[in-house]
Amino acid sequence: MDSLYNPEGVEERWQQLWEEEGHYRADPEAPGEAYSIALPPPNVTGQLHIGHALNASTQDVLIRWHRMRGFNVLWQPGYDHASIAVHAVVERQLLAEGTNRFELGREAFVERTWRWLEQYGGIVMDQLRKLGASLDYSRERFTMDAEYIPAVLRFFVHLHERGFVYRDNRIVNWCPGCGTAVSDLEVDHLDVDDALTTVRYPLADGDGSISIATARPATILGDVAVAVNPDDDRYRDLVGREAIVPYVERRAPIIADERVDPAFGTGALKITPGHDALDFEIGRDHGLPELTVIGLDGRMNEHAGDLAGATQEEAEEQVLAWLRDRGQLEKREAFRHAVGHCNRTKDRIEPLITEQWYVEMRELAAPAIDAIREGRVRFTPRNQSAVALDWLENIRPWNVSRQLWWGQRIPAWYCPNGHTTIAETEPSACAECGSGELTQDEDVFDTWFSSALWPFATLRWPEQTRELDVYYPTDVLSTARDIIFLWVTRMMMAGSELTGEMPFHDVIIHSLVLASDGRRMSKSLGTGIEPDEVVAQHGADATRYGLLKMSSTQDVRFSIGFIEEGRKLANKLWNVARLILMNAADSEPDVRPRDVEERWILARLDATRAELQRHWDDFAFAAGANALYRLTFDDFCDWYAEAIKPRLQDPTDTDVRATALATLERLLKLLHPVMPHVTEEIWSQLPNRTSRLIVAPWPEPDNRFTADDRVLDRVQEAAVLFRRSGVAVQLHGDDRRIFDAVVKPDRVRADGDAAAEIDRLRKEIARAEGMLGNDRFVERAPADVVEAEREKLARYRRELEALGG
RNA sequence: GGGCGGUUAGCUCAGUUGGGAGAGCACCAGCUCGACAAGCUGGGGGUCACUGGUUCGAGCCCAGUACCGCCCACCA
Repeated sequence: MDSLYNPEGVEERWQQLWEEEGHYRADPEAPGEAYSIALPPPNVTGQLHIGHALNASTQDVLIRWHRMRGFNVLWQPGYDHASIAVHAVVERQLLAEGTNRFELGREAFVERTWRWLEQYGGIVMDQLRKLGASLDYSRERFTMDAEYIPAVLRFFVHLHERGFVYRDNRIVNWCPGCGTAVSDLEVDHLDVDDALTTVRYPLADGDGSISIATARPATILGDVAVAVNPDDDRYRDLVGREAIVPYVERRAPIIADERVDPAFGTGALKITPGHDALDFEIGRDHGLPELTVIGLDGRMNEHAGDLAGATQEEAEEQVLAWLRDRGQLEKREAFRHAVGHCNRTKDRIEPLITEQWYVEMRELAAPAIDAIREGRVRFTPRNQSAVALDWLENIRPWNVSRQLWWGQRIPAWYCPNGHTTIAETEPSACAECGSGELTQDEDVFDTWFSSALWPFATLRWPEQTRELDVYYPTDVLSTARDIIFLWVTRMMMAGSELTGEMPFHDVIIHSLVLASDGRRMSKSLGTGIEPDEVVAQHGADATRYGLLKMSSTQDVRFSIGFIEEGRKLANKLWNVARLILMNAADSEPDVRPRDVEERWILARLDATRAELQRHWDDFAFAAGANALYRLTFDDFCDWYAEAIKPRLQDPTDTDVRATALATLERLLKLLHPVMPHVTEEIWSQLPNRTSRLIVAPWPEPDNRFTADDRVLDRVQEAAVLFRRSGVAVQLHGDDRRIFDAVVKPDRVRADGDAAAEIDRLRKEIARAEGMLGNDRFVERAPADVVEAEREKLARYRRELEALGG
């Protein structure tokens, strides 16, 4: 064994062995209570980023811990087909080749996408392997698998049968870059520096005018009304009259609607239902025409008269010139406002009216709301449940159609008579008129429509498989904040609707890892940290440990210090194992403590086992990792190993070696869920191994050695030492310090410090006397607190007396 | 416009029913004897953002302020 632990080679070897030997594999027929987690499926085109790595590390702790405890474990891996992201990649390639998907045609495009994915997609699972994630890779699923798609179609047909599905011409967020509509959740509102133009609209009866402010003068061509707030006295007389829309010189009614903010601009709003979401709503409510003047290509369309075919910039120029010529352009000023951008391509969203498939969500949301309220689905941290609830309670219809080709094609067929047939398999004739001339809807489903089924569709639902029986519902869902609405709540709704059960009972929302300067990690900013590189440099165990320590807060800046701490821990463990194995390789592990240090470490191992149990149950991963660090460094290495070192070299002392091996075994077991590789490597070098550590049983509670015994021992011995040496010892501190004071003689204070110690004790006594002398404290504080204070006071007095103070 | 989170040592962060301010890194001093210099021992360093309140007692609970960050929302 080298003196420096080098994870290179070691980790890869164990990853291969674990997988080959089948330890990752889930068997529904295996004994034990089921414990399952579905890994949030990464994009098939994606790379592992630091958030994935953190999320995988926490899940793997739970998975490995439960595996050791004898649960029948499934950690389900797989990929999401990520319609828009894949389109972006493949279409960029086509563009580079001087073509596009429309020239290529649908079939060829899909075929090409599959080929591209075979070559370049699906690398995240290998990256997870390198992290030591013990997923059942043999069960990898893909939302575009032939076995997965039927679940998606069933979902849609089911929703249709329930009456939740409808098709409507509504205003949508059109992403010109993607060539499709996207949902509200896929739109980021970013501040943009624009101009705000104030335009005078003459009244139709020639008597005066009304002025409006707009950020998009080109859309004036689509105006169908002018709206004011009903409580706005300035315009009350104008309501019901008509204004003349500039440029097109069309008459448009002046209407009243409370959604108009009188404080903004002139207090009057031009209504353009075709190109603004608010205007669309107001237009619908007032029965206004939905005139469209901009096409899907972003240019002015045939309704734009002489501007048809112009770009929006050109159209804006023309409109502004027209207004200026007639003196109707009152003002043009700098204006900063939030504008929707596609969160995928960063293109400016174009609100357009298109025909889309919608799902009415209110009835679906109800069971999810109840489940959260009643605690059947718990969020960690707790406050995240309020965020989910708020969204569910204000849920809006979900646009599930995307004008893309890569994805599950919507199972709706149209006949020439205008009927629609929705079915899981292609119908031979129209359900209404029997026509055989059917054409399928061109659109595919929103990616999240299929991933909403992930926890059970991966188990082959709607088939009634053994896996579904055993592993569903899953236990835990762990993910980042940003997809609570996109994914988590939708899984709850879909799961409840289709299976009658919530798909999980615990939702862990882990921290968002920021760059070290506090900015978001991003490739374009150059602030990203690649987990692969961290693993290559520091090892998977160190990376896992570091990520766990970063997992506890809402946001955390990436700090390599945590990883280095993990590396230190792995190295320390390696070396203390080396010390023990050097001397005890031929011994049998057995618990035969003779010294107080040995009872101490056995008590500490047991206490930490209990502590870890609590932390892992509470999903307090950082606290668990920290407890392991303290146990390994402070307790096991710095005290226990130091204490037994002389005895280890005594060939007649077989007890110390047997105990050392036994305690090392327990330490390795406790550490394994966090640092699987280095622990398995050491485990394999212990004498007489019959099984792998990955499936070794988690330690049982061992009450033979309690902290109380040990503390008593320590205090007594410290007192003896003090009387003998005549110097002060630090007895006031916690158990650890007491132990310290005795085991490490050089930590005992020198004579010269006795005065300082007396000072300190006097202060402590004064504090305790002050508290105990306060009647209100004695009456109102909890009895155990008062009692503890009394004991402290008595102890301080004894110590002071011993010092002659 | 709503909602959530943060502010603790030079840096990154812990601090779980309110009762002695902590860790890692960095820094200083010593050890540098066969597990580990990627080590060991010791040490310096903090008005726990600010103001007020509750309490015998507040980093922790309440109210407010400032700054930072995130989410949601139909500001043209």
